[in-house]
Amino acid sequence: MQTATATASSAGTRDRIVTTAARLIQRQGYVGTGIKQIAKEAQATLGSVYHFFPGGKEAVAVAAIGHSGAEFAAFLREALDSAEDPAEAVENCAVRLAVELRASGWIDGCPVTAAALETLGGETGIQQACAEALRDWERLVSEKLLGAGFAAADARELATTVIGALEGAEVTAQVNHSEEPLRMAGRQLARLIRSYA
Amino acid sequence: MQTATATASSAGTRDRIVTTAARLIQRQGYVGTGIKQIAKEAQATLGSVYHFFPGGKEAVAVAAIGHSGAEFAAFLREALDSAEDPAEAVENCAVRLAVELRASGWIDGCPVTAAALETLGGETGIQQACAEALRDWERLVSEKLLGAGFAAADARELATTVIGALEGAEVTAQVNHSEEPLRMAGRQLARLIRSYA
DNA sequence: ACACCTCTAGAACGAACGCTCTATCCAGGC
DNA sequence: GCCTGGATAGAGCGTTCGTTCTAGAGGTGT
Repeated sequence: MQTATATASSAGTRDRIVTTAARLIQRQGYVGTGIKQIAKEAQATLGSVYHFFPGGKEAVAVAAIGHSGAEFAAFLREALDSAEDPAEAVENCAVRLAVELRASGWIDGCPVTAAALETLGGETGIQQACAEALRDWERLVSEKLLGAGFAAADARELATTVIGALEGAEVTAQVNHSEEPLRMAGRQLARLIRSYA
Repeated sequence: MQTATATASSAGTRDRIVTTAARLIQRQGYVGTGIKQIAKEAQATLGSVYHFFPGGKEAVAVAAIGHSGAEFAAFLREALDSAEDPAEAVENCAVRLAVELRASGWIDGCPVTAAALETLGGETGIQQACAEALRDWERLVSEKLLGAGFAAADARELATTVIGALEGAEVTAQVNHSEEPLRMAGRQLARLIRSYA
């Protein structure tokens, strides 16, 4: 265990490293983000980074992806609570994503997709962290549908489709610098969900 | 212009560089793929690569993404022709993607997504090549829908949604080492398309 | 006062990066 | 025969990569 001050100071530095790494990986990918860049922008030194993460770059990335995953889960939870009707809630979610994406200058996309795609060959730790994040998000959508009376099988299949479609639409929106792909996906997903009523 | 033999020999090497780069970028991303690795695996030398692509790494990548985009367009065209009904055709497309993905050991995913996400900050040439590829694919789906009597606005919105959903589902399938996300997306997209009938 | 431990600090290492450069090879034109 | 220019070949440039290492700062327990 640690004393109060030690906890505060170390958690501070560690936290800065994780959040900075999360933002950089989201924007530049895993390979494109260097350990030294993370340390510099987090206002930490290389020594500190390797002190908190003896596993090196991959360990930092795993923690960062976990952080991003939880952050997006919170966003998703709130967006899904914005409406009683799951179809409307999903569409709201897409619209909010579109607005946030534009506000970031089209660079803050899905926090796990880039890292996942780059590391498919090896780096199983990172891939596992990405898989867990995706599962979490699907679970949130699935629970929303179950709460609205959907059958279990339908909810599961719809949830996977919704998360996948939002991911793909976000990439399309980023590449085209346009909110439209996300807004379209939102509308169509809402229509799909309503088709079960 | 070039003589017949010169064309054959130079196109051979140039072609090998492009196809090799396309495969490597698809699997490792743009940043994760080195010029020397491309040259080595294409059985070319560094001199040849810079001879054919004075623009360096980015120029090679733009050509590679163009190649991958056209290749996937051909795949898409054929898959969409597998059934008269557009809903059935899209579902077939998802299933074929799932089968091919498994066969590749889950590593040969969407050929442009990874490169697009890594280079969102700069490298506008690469981003443009990705945007063009996506537009091409959407156009193919849209034309299939128009041929089945869909309204222009519906066809456009559905096409964007279909391509986006397939992309996202493919990433999910890769991360989870499972065909299910793609098969689910195929079923749901078919249902969505049929809801317009 | 002293030892101890967490955390910070950054120099240094070998490897790999993208790219430039010179040298060589070889077919076609004169 | 010689010259020209496309194509091949790879050594070497400066830089950055991830990682390791030693040194010291600052606080706590005895």
